[in-house]
Amino acid sequence: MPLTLEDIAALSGTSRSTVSRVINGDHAVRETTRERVMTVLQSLNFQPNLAARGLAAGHTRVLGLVIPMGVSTIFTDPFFPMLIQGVSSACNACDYSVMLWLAEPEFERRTISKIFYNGLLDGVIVASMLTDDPIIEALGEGRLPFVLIGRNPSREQTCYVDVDNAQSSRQAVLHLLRLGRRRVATITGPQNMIGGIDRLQGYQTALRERGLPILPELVAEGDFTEMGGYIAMRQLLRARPDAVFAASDMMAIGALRALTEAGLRVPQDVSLVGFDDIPAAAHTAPPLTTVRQPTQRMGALAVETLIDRIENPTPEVCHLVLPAELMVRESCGTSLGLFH
Amino acid sequence: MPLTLEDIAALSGTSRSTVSRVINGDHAVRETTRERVMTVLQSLNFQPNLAARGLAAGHTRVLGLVIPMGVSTIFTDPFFPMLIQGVSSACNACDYSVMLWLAEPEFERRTISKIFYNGLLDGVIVASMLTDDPIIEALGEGRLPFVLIGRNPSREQTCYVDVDNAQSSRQAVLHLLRLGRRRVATITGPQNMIGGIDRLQGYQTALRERGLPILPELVAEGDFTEMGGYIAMRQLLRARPDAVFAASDMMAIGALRALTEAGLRVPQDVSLVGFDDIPAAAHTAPPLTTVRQPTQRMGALAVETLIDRIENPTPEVCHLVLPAELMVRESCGTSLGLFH
DNA sequence: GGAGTTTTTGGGAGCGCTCTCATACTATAG
DNA sequence: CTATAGTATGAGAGCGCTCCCAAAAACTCC
Repeated sequence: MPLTLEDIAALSGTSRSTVSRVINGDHAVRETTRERVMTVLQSLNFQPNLAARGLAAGHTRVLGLVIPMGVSTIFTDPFFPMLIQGVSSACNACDYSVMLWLAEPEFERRTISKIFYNGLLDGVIVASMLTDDPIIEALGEGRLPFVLIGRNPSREQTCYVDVDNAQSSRQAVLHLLRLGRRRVATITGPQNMIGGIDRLQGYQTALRERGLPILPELVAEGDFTEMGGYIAMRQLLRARPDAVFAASDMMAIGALRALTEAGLRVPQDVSLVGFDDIPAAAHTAPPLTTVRQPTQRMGALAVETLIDRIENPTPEVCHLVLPAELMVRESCGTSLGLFH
Repeated sequence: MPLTLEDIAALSGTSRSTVSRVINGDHAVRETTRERVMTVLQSLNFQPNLAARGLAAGHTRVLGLVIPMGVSTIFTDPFFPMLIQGVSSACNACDYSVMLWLAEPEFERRTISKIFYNGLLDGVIVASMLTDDPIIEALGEGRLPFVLIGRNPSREQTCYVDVDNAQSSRQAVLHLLRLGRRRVATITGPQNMIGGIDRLQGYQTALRERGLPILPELVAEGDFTEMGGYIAMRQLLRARPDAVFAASDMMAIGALRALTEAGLRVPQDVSLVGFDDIPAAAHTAPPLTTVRQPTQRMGALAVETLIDRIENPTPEVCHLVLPAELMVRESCGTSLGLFH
């Protein structure tokens, strides 16, 4: 039988209340008593029952992490694993636990509220990348603190943590333009995903800034997978681009395959830039220039923000946007390489 | 304020007990009463408090999934995401929830028991791939039902679900031998991971069966990453193998890169077989022959096994070993291609 | 139509904890 | 050495639920 506070109390010659105080670090306990209780606690490796504690205290120190399934990239790129990693470590560090929910697309309201309002969670982090996610709706109605990973255009009055997709995409494309490329194509992400939209927007901004037209034949939509990138690239080939900005590394890898098959050399004939900086990006031939997202950091930041909101409730919304960094490798070439 | 059973009881003109019966599907409730309660329940979208339920009932319908961090492959190959997926869907289907723990290597006993014995979990699934994982130790001492993903040689008297690594590796190597290859090399996984050990063993068995010697210069250890595969392959090159069995697709991809760089053609000069069937395996050049693991299935099976043990406690240990399937693609060539 | 049987219902106890409040004990000052 | 403030401790209630048992209601059947 698991031990209870009462057992510890009996063993240390004190009361349930005192043991509870010791466990929770209440300082209204005489030093000698505390030590006596501590000894028993440690020798028996006592763990308070979280269900009971949650019930009595009204909070559980458990956070929910909701990840929408049905986003095809879940298994192909390391974004979600990294995110989970970041969230999990940050929780460990703050003495919280994580409850993971992979939200299958067919979940309806009922299931969603079951997740949120079962009293086991103090707050939720939702990694929703879809513009129209029913989960976000359900969340808005509730009274549970939450933080989004990835901004949601339809709910700007909501807390979120995001990477500056538009800005860093713009930088990536500007880099290509600075190298002298003029027919810069892009392989976008799905346009029902915020990341996909924002990265395309960054591409457009960069071209517009330099007074270049946005040609429809230089824009193809991918789905963040290698295969999607390959297909999109084959389509773009007809427009004879001299550079390609792919909205994800997996798509860039697919594009690279299509380019190689078409007998084009990267970077001599076509410059290529990806997005994400997945581990494989450094090992493609040639190594891929890409935008490094602080994915783990984003997860950790979401946790910190959420915990802060749980412990200090405030109606203020907060938006944290992290910068991303361009990792210049060989796939985009150098202006030297181009002109000499 | 969240609703309670008592609220629902008042609203439907009945008692707490009856509402509880309705929620839990106890059939000792008159049909008309049930309907009355159901209406209220649904119109208010009532969710029973799981902490309270757990406390009262002594179980929570929450399973823990423990994944050891510090295994470098967590982020590079889709094994863990797939596993999480399988576990999560199976839990959803059985009306259980998953609590995810990424166990950081520096976790000590104290943290571990905090995970296990906090009363929030009805059982745990541990995806421990390491031969000497302290978590397994801690688990053995406790009274919490658990199932391992991946057998553990040091604790055979423990429930586990695993894929038949040895057998399927043997099949893969036999396939290479059947194609007429005679200098079959292998890039193994880390030898402190069970999968790494078993796959090497399968390789050895196949060679031995065909009366071939196991040459040390044809065996190189990798770490399941692309880079590891690349390095191992460069080392193996000196021994002039005519085929390579890599213990993971990521390593096979690295090997492919090394082979290509060395001017060797796959499959004409060297046949290549991987393990895992990650999505990218179908899109390498040439497409990779590989062993497809039923990873999701394994996760689901672990859940089913665990739930069964929770609901019908038994001291019997059970070992479920799933077969894997060889996906023959072009990287291994055909005997026709070799002889004509 | 009443005894016996079965089905349905409500109330009480209690899961293990936290929190509040009253009490007991200790220290300081008058 | 008592009054006063402060500190330490224990008892009680209660969080929202399940489980058990007894009471009530609804059926049987002679």
